[in-house]
Amino acid sequence: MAEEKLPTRAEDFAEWYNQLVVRADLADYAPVRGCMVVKPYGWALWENITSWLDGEFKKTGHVNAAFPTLIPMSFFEKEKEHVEGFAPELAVVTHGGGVELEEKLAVRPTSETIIGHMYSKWVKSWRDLPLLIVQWGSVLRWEMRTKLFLRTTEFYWHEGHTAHVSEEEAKEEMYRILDIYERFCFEEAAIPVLKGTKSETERFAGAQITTSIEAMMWDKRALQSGTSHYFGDNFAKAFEIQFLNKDNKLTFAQTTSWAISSRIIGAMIMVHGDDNGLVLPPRLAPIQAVVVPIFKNDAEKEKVMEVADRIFAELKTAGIRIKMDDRDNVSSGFKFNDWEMRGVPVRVEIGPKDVEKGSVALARRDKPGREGKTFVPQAGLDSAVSDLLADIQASLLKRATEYRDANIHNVEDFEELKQVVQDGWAFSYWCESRECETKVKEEAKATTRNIPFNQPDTEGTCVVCGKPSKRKAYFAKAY
RNA sequence: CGGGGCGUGGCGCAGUCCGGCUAGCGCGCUUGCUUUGGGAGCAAGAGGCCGUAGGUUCGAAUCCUAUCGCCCCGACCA
Repeated sequence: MAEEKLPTRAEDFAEWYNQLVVRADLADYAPVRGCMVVKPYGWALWENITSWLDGEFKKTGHVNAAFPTLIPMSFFEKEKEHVEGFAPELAVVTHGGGVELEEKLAVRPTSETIIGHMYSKWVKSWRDLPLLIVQWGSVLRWEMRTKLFLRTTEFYWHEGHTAHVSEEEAKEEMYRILDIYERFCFEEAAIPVLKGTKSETERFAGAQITTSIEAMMWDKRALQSGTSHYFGDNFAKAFEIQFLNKDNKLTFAQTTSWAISSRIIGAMIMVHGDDNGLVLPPRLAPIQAVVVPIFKNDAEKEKVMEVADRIFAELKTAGIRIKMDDRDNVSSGFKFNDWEMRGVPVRVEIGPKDVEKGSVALARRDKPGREGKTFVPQAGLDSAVSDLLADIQASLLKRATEYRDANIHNVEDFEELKQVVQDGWAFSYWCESRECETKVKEEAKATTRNIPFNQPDTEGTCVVCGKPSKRKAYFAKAY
């Protein structure tokens, strides 16, 4: 460790984040600009995220498949808004095998086009629908400014692509997936996201409706953490996905797509992390508890390790993801700080005194330093640790929810909105016009995040122009 | 693309303005001894054609030219 302490979040949040990602051993910078290497610890976290989501998708009838990385450039021309949205950030392959290609190939930035193309071959009858396919993989977008996990040139995600017989069914699918995303964030990541509909200008390129989940980071900026889109027949028309319905009529399919990316790891870092490092929610943490044996000499080591090994085995049997830190080249104090940096939820410390007393020290990561330490009996430790993990999970969600609610302000006045979004979110009536949205963007340097599904019963007036407005929207600075 | 910064052992930097003799420092790494309940100490080691290519010069990390790359701040975006 070149530097021992992280910058505090208050000092320099961006620098805190940059250092933390590397020092928590989640990822490293790759030799190619804007690309990252996800290290084993970061990937283990990602695997826990993906396995939960994969399980939910399968429960709701989806299947996995793989489509190619390279997409003919002409495919992007077929949907007007889609090409406008993605053309600027495409990486394009111009040569193969040493010769210039007849048709240039795009490295996929998202797969609506190639999948649309394939769906047109596969969908002929209403009996072929719904088609519910998920692809797990990575995509490439030539972003101007990058940041590990939040916005990298290549990023990992799943993209669901579905085709349906009717508008109702497709919209149902969009909302079903958004609900899965919401549950994932609340129950697994302990991030209290807000569900809603994106404004017209914030919509995905080519979508008729974009819904999103939005999360508040520690610095009160918003992070779009997942999206679920309804395309109507836009892509079906562009790629000729047609089928004969029950009335023998040729009909365009209704399609959706949706995604959560490795960016969600960035969200977890920025929502739960503290000045000592990462804080991982127990349900997703690759290591839920670490055993740190403490000893001065070989005689002590023997006694301590006997107990430590037994406890390790007990906790492992109890189904806790556990790690033994028996390194003897670093001090105990170093280990404490090291595991705090890596965000491990629970630490079990066992020293000579504990061996005598039949106790261990339990340290909970959500309360760093000595404050989160208690001494508990060795007997029944498995259930004590399980209970503590559940408690930490609940506390993280509670803390994040209180923080979110304390920093969302009901604002009715434009001047006030401009102030509020400097350090929080505004929740205001909005007429949903493009003009007012642009004015907010230019004068407040904030964007509409989404229009939540849960709305007050009353109506109001637009925070910008004062016209009567039916719905309120969240306004915030966003990543 | 606009603005700023930077390329020197694995990492972080000093040295560059004002050229000079064995290119330093911190961290990490290796070995040994002492340590270990909140980021250990001492000692001995290993490790660098100074981003790349030209040029100026008796002599270049240092000056000149070109080139490549990275990071940060903006517009864009999951």
